[in-house]
Amino acid sequence: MTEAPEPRYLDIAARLRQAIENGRYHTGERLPPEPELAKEHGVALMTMRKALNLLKADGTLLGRKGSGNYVQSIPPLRRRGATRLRLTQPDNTMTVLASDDTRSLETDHVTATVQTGAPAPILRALGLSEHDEVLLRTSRYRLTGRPVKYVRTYVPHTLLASTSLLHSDAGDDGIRAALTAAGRAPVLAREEICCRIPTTEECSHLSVPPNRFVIAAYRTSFDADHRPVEIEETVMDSASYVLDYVYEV
Amino acid sequence: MTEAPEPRYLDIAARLRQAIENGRYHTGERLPPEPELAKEHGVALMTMRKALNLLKADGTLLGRKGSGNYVQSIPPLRRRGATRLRLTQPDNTMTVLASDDTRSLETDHVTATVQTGAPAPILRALGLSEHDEVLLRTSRYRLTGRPVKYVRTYVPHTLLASTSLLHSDAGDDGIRAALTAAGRAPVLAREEICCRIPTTEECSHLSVPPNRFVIAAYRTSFDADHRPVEIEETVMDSASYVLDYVYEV
DNA sequence: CAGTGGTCTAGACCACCAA
DNA sequence: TGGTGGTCTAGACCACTGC
Repeated sequence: MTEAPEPRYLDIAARLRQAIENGRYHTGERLPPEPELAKEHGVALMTMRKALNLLKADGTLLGRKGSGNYVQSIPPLRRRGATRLRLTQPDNTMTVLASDDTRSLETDHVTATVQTGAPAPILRALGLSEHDEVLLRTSRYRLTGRPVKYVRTYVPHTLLASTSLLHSDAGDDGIRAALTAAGRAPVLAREEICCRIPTTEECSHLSVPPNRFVIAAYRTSFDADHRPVEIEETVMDSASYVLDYVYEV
Repeated sequence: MTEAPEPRYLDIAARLRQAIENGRYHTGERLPPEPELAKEHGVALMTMRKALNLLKADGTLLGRKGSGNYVQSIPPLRRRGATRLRLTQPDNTMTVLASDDTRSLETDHVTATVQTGAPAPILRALGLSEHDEVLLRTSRYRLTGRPVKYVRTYVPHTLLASTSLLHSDAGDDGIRAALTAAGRAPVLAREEICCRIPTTEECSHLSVPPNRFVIAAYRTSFDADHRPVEIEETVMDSASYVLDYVYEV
């Protein structure tokens, strides 16, 4: 019978998380300097930092270089799929996970181009070949300055001739309107979700530490003939988002 | 114009990931010992380990103490919500994310008890108070030995008097059958998804490293009168699962 | 300018694995 | 029994913050 000896840094991380939940450290407050914390827990600095890195991974702490470690408390946004049933749903207020719907996002970094290439899985799912042209629209969204979401939308160029509808002011509904005008209105969608380590590019775009996971959602829209017309890739900060789907069983 | 000086360990992690994708290291193969890798990349051992820890977080590598680091390649399982539309969906084969549906899960660690307490968010979402009794069914699922999913199902005790239907052989359909027999068949469901750091308990139950995120899905089922009748909490290894939802727009 | 976090180093000990 | 990964230590340098 060997006892399971929990590593010090996991124990300390749990204690710290507890201390924050118990209100020993309040939201926005700065933690004591790392050497001091290390001493307090009777451990070396490197071990202390390993514990702190876990809390920075899930957004409990925010480390500011040269300044300190701050308690962060971000109620996540709620991203709703399956909007058709939203109104028939009984208790939109009674949820398991907490979230905040009242805040609204700011949009920046919107681009729209016509490319002759896209990631292989995207092309396959759109039924395109390697040399087909796609319309690519990228945009980033912020919440009170902090970037939380990065969106890439792919549409076969044969479906949408002009990029004029994709620019910033046309917004997210621009593509759907254009597809509808082209007689290819989306009527069905599939979303595939995975949770993974961010690329270095995503780290800087979303300003998340490299050990924080991101949520990647791929929404493929189909027209009435069940042909794919659009793929929207959304990469979210996992600390800032909760996903929500309503469906009939 | 300050250049963005990428930390060594991120660069090395990216190089290693590239080397694995390029087939320099094959699936199941053991990597060179860590001191050797450190020397090869001209870096200290601790820095090398920081890079390796990133690849172990997302399941690219599996570290076996006393043995070595092994390249892992696990095609994720696909967890489908919104099953009602599954058949009307056009291209079940054309997906953006890769997955493997052919494998089937093994069940173990099934328990069923009547408790007089549950996590506060669960009780709230079920419309119960702190002292109400709930029926709790827990089960764990393995894929070729490796645990991938941990499920807790909560039902108000007033809805289901007996635990007999909850045991292993009754399976997942036992609860639904019992609810249907009680005239409270679920007709609508909401799933809330979040992605977070695992608890130490979840680390051991799912045998994931503490820096690997887990996917937590909370499915609340409602009867025809839109009353909540059941909450199923599923905690998944984020490296082993892809979520999939189909809905009309 | 002093204080802070982010990174990196060069060791060490232990538990575990395989031969 | 020798090699391996997991953890821990006690330093160091740098970039950045805020005064």
